[in-house]
Amino acid sequence: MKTAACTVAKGRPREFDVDEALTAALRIFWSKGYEGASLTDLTEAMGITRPSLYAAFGNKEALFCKALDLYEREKLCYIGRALEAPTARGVAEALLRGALERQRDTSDPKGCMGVINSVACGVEAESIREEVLKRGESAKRAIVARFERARTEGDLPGTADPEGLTAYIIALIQGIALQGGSGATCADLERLVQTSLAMWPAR
Amino acid sequence: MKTAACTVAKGRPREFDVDEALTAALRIFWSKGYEGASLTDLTEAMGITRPSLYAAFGNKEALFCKALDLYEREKLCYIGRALEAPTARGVAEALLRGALERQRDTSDPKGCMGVINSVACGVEAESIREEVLKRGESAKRAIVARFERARTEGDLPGTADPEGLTAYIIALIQGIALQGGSGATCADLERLVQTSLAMWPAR
DNA sequence: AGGGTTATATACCGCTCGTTATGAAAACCG
DNA sequence: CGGTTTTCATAACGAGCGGTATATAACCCT
Repeated sequence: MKTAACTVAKGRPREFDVDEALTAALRIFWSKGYEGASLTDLTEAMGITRPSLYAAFGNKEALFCKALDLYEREKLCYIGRALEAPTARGVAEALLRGALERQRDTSDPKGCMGVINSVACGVEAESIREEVLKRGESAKRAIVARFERARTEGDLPGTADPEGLTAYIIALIQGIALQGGSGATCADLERLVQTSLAMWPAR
Repeated sequence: MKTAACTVAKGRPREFDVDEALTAALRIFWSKGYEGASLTDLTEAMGITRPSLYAAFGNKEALFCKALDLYEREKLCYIGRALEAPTARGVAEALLRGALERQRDTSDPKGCMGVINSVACGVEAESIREEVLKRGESAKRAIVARFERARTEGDLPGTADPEGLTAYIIALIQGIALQGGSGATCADLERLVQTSLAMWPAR
């Protein structure tokens, strides 16, 4: 039972910053996917050696999960904020614009960490896939709940289908990430968002 | 310069059917992706040995491209048919329903061959990625042209943005494939299509 | 100063990858 | 039948993979 930065460590202090290393690892996983990121790629980007990586993070899979935590915390926070919008349309607009901004950020890799790693690759990555899908599922439930609330508030018509609307908006977000990672320009993505918003009724 | 099945071959005849083997290879690439599909996976599914594979198809990359041809020819033909629908809305509906049917077919792998292989993995697969993206781009241009025609025909308002509409409908198709490959049920996907169609104006 | 503990650097492990060299087997020709 | 050509089966190649054994270096405590 140890608390962070409680006392000075006993042995030789580590020569790298764990958070910086994790940020570097995230960039690699983000741009290459779990299986495409080799330990050589990771250690080179993190500036540490293999034993240091294993001592600090466990193994490749544990490192990926910690990087995924960081990704959700720093890059997907727009989702939580979007759900606070007053209307269902506001939620949808905030989600789409948030996804667009993510692709516009030129300092980050293109595409979406979750989308990249949710497609099946080797069997070894099955647990990774499940981990990614699990998190996506929880995000989906949050959006469904928000749209259900909108319906009870009369913000959405009683005939609206919260599950369908959620799958629809998630499909658009996935499309933004996929096309953003496939060479689409910012102008292309803006047109996509613009068109999507024009479709949503009751402006 | 040889024509297919013109004369009897000279040497020892091959003991497997090339088309059947290619179909089996397609299933493997489809469900595991290019990098996730090992030669062991492929040869086992195709029922042939490694040298036979290399003699008949060249190498792994050439085999993938031939499998991709087969995929487009047999599984993506709904796109070409959809473009023949009389109205823009009919085109959109045919595209969405076609994508839905693809995910409903339980005898085929889930997800979309193109989507799976358009996300970056290792560096070795860069040429594969480009090949897949190239084909997606040509499909996109065909849809754009169809929507532009619809606008000149007065079927779409003059304010409509064919590029934006195309990116929008492709995003939805990608979302259908992605969610279909991530455990969504058929009912889920039907709701997604239903919601998407409800959004498209001028029913 | 000296023992205990932890991080570092180097080198290596077994395994799987895509690809190919090798030789035997099966068809045709003459 | 021998000669030619093509395919088949076995086994191996070098390279890269994720993960680790070993030994050295740097810190704390007494």
